[in-house]
Amino acid sequence: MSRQPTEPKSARLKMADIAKLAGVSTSTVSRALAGNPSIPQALRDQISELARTHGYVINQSARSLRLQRTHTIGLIVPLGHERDQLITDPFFLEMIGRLADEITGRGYEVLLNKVVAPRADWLRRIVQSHRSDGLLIIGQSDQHEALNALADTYRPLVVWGGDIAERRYCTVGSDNVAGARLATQHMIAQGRRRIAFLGLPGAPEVELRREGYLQALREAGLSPYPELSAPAHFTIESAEPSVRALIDSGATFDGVLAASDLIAVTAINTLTAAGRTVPDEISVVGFDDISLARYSAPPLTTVRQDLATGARTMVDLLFRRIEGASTESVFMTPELVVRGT
Amino acid sequence: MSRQPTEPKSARLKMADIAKLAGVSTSTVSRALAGNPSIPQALRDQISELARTHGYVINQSARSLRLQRTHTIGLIVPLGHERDQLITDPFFLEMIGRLADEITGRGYEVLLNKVVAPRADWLRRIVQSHRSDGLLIIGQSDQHEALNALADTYRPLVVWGGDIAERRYCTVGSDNVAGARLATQHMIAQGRRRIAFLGLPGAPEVELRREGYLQALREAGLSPYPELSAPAHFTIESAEPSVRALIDSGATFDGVLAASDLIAVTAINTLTAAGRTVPDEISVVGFDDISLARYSAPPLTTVRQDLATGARTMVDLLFRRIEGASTESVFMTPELVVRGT
DNA sequence: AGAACTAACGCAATCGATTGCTAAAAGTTC
DNA sequence: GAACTTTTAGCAATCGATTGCGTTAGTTCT
Repeated sequence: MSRQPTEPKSARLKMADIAKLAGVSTSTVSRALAGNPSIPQALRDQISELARTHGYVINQSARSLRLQRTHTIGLIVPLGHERDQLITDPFFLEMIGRLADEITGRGYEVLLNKVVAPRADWLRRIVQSHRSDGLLIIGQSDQHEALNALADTYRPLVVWGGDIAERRYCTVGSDNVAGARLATQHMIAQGRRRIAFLGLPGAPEVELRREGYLQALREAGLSPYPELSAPAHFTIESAEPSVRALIDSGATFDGVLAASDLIAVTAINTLTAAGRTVPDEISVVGFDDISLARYSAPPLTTVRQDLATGARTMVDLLFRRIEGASTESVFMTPELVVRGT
Repeated sequence: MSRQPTEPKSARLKMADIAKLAGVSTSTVSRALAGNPSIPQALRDQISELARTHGYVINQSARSLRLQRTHTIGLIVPLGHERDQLITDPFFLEMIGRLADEITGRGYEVLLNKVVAPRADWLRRIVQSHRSDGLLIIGQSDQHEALNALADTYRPLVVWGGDIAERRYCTVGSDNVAGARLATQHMIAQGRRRIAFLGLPGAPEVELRREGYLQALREAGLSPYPELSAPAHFTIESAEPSVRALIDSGATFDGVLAASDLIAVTAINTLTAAGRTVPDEISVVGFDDISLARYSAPPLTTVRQDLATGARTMVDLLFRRIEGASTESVFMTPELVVRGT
């Protein structure tokens, strides 16, 4: 049968070992460690003490198998829309940090899962592997349909993203349309007339921000300029060529709405390097309000998303869903932070 | 015995179900899915296809229990030295992102574990819970002794941190002393004479950077100024009061070495708000070279740590240790990036 | 044809913890 | 002291996958 697997010297302690030491059965140890009142307090204390001094901790694989619960939340970053393999956008990183804080704060573990170029059944595979009790998805990427399909049969799922049509999964996010509209209106109010939009279509949130941008133009009686649109990715490296291409196209513009702060900062740098001045000649507004925005030169005007609240809300909703409740999606109203651009 | 646990309708598929469908035993299904050549190719394909169409995926809890392997790496962020509960420093976040990329790139899962105000036995508990096959610790925090104790009996462990005395665990990091020395020498070469150090003692990396700073002063024949030292934390919120206190103390200084970029940027802002000019009056140098450094105003001069290489090295070493090999620690030579401060 | 092999696959034990049922021990009541 | 209740704790099944050993059927050789 099975051979001695690993652990050469330092014996793996199991519950049976503690049971033997305490002179009771494993049932009793299990109940004692779980604080079950059918074991007298004195015995419970004695067993707990024994476990502590011997450094015994319950084996989580065995526990998860038996209980069909893992005490773990899966944190998933789908990168279907990005060629780049790395998690580099500070917004995503900060989101991961905050969600991890919220989850560990509730005593759960975090299983971090980056998914690049997903296969059709990737979500189901994650669910079926039974490694987590619930899933948080950071960004819809281009996986809207996969999420819809999953949501029909899998309840404990909350997605950070935009409010797009035909959405059947529970979502938390900002009102992207309103945010972009706000930003665009601000530039128009400053007298800008030819405003470019930087962002790679594909991710719903970018599409929605573009939608808000177009709305604001329309409301101001301005017609959108198809040539003033650059497919900037969400990484510094890939955004720069797009901005440069826009400059080189010879198109004239006096404002830029970027789909993210990272793109905005890249735009500022590229524009400045090309001899344009920000904000005198060209005004730039970002989206997210990552910490970088406050420190860029000049400080970036941007649309603020409240990540702290967003993360807390996501985790709240997820735990309610794990308990079987139904939950409504939540979209927060973003806020324009006017700084120097 | 055990009641119907969860899953009301959508049946949990198990290997036995696939076995029944295929008209074979679970042994055969297990071997087929594992690609075991003792099962004929045709049958293997047929079983795999059956599993795919029915959306069957191996239950990882059961697999881990049986194999005594979890196919998971634990990523641990100890926050013993910070009052703050949140993972906010961009350096840590970027480190998490890069490590996660490296680990998932090798087909392993990432279990993210933030540990605040650790109890004495926290590390052993994590190990004994058998949730991961190896541990990566991001930063020594104030847990040097705990790490030493663990390393004596637990092999698959790699720590990001500084090269401190009596260290028995495998470590990857920068030569913090050399980095800080370089930065300080640079400021001295620029004619700065009264250079302050900002950083909270407690974390070894900060101590080492302070050591390098003192070395450079000594080498230049300058005596250190005890009053020019502020215990800045690693978050924006807590670093600012320290800087302000330094300013308010009335001490004169013409240079600042910060223990991290976040502290440096905070210092610049606080100094500027107090009417001092950077770098004319006061020169500021940071440590880490996070992306923010490049975009701050003015762009931050800083000591660059190569995170990409660091993360890759850590994961490489860890996997070698998991396979039973012994490994040497690695300390990279940091590089001074001269920008505008 | 019979012996000697090999290929294919099933049996059943195992990983470690949980828990419904039940039995023994202890305590109450009349 | 009998009958009954309550307390305490063990038995054994269970979660789902893996794998050493053994069995059956099929080949090859003498």
